[in-house]
Amino acid sequence: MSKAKDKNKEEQILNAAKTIFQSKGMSGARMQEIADKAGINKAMLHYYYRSKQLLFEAVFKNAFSLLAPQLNAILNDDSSIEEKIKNFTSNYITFIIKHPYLPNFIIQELNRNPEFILKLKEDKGFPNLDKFKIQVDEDVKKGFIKPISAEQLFINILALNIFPFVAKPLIMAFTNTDDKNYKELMEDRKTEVANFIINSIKST
Amino acid sequence: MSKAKDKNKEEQILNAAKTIFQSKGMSGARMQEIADKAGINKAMLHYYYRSKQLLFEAVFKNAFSLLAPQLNAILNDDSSIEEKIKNFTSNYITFIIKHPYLPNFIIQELNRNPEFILKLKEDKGFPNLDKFKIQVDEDVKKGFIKPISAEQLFINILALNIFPFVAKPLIMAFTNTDDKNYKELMEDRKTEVANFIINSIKST
DNA sequence: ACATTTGTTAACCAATTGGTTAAACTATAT
DNA sequence: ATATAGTTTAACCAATTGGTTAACAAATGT
Repeated sequence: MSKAKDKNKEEQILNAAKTIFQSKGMSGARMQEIADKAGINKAMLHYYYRSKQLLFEAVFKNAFSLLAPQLNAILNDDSSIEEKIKNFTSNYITFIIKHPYLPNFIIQELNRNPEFILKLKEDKGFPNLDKFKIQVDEDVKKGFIKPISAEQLFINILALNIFPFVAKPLIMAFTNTDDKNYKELMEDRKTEVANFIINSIKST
Repeated sequence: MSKAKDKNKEEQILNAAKTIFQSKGMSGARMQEIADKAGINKAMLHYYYRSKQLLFEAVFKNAFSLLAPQLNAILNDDSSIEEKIKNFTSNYITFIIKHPYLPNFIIQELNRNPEFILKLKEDKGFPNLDKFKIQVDEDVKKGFIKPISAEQLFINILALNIFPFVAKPLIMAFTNTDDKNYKELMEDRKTEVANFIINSIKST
């Protein structure tokens, strides 16, 4: 119960569940531990969310709904590619520093349960590349940027932004950095990554 | 029991355990399932590897020992930065296509158990940035490449190479690709990624 | 005031799980 | 042949786990 005031019990449970599920995963999480964290009886979990599976799905959808808008920003707004990359990189890294477990959680559980994404794709707000693709193709044709497919560019943007958080323990070990140091590295990336991408694709 | 001939029972078990642990993680894996996959009695698992934890550690170290040499190649050999990036990208993606669960497995369990990496760091072969750092700093000073820290460059290289495999289900959904299509995307990346990085850092 | 719905709890339960045991089987040495 | 050490199995066990129940308390409506 980190936050003192959760509006209602339902949200209180969801917050506790979020913490536990995100750090231990679906199979590693224990209902009793979630109940303890929420400061309630275990039976209450089942009263509000019928089963572990449903509680998990609530947490997962909630987590995903935080990420999706961030992606839509880069995919569907009307700014230039360069602006998009700059804004996204800065915004996204800021966002993830606040929710460090999020990307790893989503990636992990999606790998464990690939059919799960089908449900998400039905949602209207699910990120879609169509518009971004048109923009990239056009910019390539006009010679604004070097030839690259929208898909590969999109993958690169995601990779450079998300990976350092997903692989944090690994990278910390390789680069011999402590937590404070690592945070500085990530802060630098808010501008570094955008420059890195733009340098790579802009026409000379 | 995919492979017909495992030299000895120990390896037979390890292979089965690898498959199960890598797809379900430590907490999701069941000893019974590993035994079934290995075609042996569950008690045999405990006979050869005392506990689930020890069996898991054997699998994990084995997996990590496959990855480490790949990284050392880029960090410690004597070729130019440009060559290193080209070789690593091509080799690494080829390697991962053969072991698709590997990076996700390592990242996942390391996040779950960050102290675990301390044991690995003790090993002599653990990847180390020192030499790479000198090389990058020198190339920057000589003006061969644009200013960038070795750490950030290294993170970018890892990110661009590893992330697409870790986040496969997510990216497949966003880009609306099927498995065959996705494999083509990854094949393209064997050269695309190297070009992307080199374009970004080489001096104009 | 009383009944009914909603929220909460402790005790319980069946299934699963990692791990053990003791007996049996197999090979090797003597 | 017989003892010995290593290998394999089925049955078993205690602990854990997700989930249920039945009784109780607190609101809410009438």
